[in-house]
Amino acid sequence: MISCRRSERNSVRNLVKMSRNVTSSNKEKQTRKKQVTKRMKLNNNLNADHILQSSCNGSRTPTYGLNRLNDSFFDVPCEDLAKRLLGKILVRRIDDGTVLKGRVVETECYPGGEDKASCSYNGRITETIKAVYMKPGTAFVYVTYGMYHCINISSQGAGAAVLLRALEPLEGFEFMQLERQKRRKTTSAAATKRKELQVHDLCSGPAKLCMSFSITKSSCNERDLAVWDGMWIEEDDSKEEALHIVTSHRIGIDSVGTEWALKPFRFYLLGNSSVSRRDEAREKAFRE
DNA sequence: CTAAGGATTTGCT
DNA sequence: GCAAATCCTTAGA
Repeated sequence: MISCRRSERNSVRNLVKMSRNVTSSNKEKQTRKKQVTKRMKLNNNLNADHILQSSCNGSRTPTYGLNRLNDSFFDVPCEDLAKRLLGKILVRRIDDGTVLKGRVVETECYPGGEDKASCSYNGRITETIKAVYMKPGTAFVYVTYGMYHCINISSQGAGAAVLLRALEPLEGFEFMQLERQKRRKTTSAAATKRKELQVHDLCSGPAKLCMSFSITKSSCNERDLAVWDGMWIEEDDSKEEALHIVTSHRIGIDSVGTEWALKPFRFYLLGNSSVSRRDEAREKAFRE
């Protein structure tokens, strides 16, 4: 008898629970629907020409980075920008005064338009990606896999940009090391065995370099690298030797199909240990 | 060394 | 509801 009553009570309880769940999930659905329509309205109003024009206004003289590369450096087709960025120095100035430097050693170009791997494929424009339509030299930072950031630099051409894939750290190793440790997984077994990262592992990937350089969507997206005091690109005056550039295919975009995944849109400096992924075949062909 | 699986949020179809 | 421009750890060769 008792158990019967108890089970009755439980089933009632479950029903209440369920109905609560149903109503709350309906509410959630409605809110989500509203958010989606709102977002779509915003996105529908976006226009490439307008975004470009309005992002060209408001230029000013930077206080920091007086040796920085200016507008004309960025205002070239994305394939050219991807190549000319190699060997240049990315400088980041954190608000507390910390300065980080790294030589660009690996890039990828995302021209937009026909390219299925580009977020701006087929002229798509949304609030989150509108930085790629902004003035050449604008930083486009987005969240990937729910937990990492990647940084692109807008180039000439609507929706075209260059992804920074790897840097060779030059200055600020300790800061980078700390930023990387923050994000590392903390299972107790691994934590005890944990070692300091090698310098060449600090920025050897698009999300790694964003962690090391403290680059996030909120801090860096839509910033103009030609004038912003937080980040810029400089010429590297220390090296006079010619750069050996290896051309390969882009990484992590297999799902778009072989035609676009195999395009020779990734460029890196031969023999640099900070490169995220080497292409042995292309390197061999390069030497011959 | 390579391979596999988990983490985890966002925005679109 | 699902895919995503990645990284980290663990397991096994």
